[in-house]
Amino acid sequence: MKAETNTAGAAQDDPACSARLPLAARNGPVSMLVSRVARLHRIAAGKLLKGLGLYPGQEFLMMHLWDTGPVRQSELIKAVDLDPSTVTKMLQRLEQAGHVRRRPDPEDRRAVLVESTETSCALLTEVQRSWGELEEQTLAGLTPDERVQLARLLTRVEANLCTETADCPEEARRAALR
Amino acid sequence: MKAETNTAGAAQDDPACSARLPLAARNGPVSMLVSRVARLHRIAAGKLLKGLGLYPGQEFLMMHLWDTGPVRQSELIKAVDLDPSTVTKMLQRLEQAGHVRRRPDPEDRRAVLVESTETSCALLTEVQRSWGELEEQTLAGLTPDERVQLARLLTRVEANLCTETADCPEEARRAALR
DNA sequence: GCGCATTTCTTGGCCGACCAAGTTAATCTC
DNA sequence: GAGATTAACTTGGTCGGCCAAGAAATGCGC
Repeated sequence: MKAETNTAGAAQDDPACSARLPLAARNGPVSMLVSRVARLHRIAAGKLLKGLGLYPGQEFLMMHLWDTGPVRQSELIKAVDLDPSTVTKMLQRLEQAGHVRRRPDPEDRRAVLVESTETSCALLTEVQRSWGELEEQTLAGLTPDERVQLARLLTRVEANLCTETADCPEEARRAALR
Repeated sequence: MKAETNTAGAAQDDPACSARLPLAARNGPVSMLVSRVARLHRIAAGKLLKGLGLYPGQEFLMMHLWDTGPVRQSELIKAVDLDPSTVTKMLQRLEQAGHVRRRPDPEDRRAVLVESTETSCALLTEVQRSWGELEEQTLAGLTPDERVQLARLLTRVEANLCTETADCPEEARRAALR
């Protein structure tokens, strides 16, 4: 304990190096970090997906469709938890791009049945690959242990944000108390 | 170093409980987590900021303006690392909302000087408070140690995504090798 | 049956974000 | 100094998101 006049004498109790951070964000260094990581991650995903003819965000819709087969649009909306209007427009574009087919539900004439087209099955493989690539790019240099740790912490954070948003997909309280 | 028969005999090598995850995303459980957390975090931030008359994303612009005072728009663009056109439109709206003032730079008649208005200084305080609230909401239930850990891991992830995006704000390699 | 609420989806508008192309001013080159 | 290049925005278009308001079909009460 010597020759370490400390970085800046005073309060060094913030999780991230809050140096060179906007003053207004000093109260939330991790939030700032989350925002930046979020943006970079979305950009990286977008870059990988662009080559496949998908726009960022459409992946999640397609993923659900691949998993479930034909679904009612209302189901899909609940699953991805987006605004109905958002899903409508995305589906219109995905349909025009040939990735998705829509037809009225004979059981309920207000509803719409959605399913992925056959040609989109090739996409499934590619998306899977891209998603793995993104994962590795994201976690490069982290030990398996650190990865587990990160996943654990992010799950807790997700639960926190979920409960407050009152939008918890049923796993909120489970993870919150872990 | 004993009694660690591994968490669960079989292929339990994925960081997050990949059960009940889209098949196409099995290769990237953490990426999925990042996406979800990102969205929830942005929603939470938006909710807090809406009461202040700000739209999600504008905060970062304002934060920089509050820190630096009058800046050239090009500087601002570099700082927040957004598309020039995005910044132009955001500033037009922020100006119309009275949060920002713009005037031509006498030194260089193509450039534009931007500064936060006096009335926006009230906002600074509120944003600071909101940002702190968001931080606590995000990290609720995490010990100081876990928070530091999370910040550390996120910083590494940021560096990873940064280097690959070739968009590193100069801190990439520093954090990548930590 | 009739009316009224509910569910399901669509449309229009707005904002953040991107790209591509254009305009104006400064700067570099010869 | 004239011409080409570069820098600093702006405009128009597109997409992912949201909200608000509408249209259409179903279901419920009576």
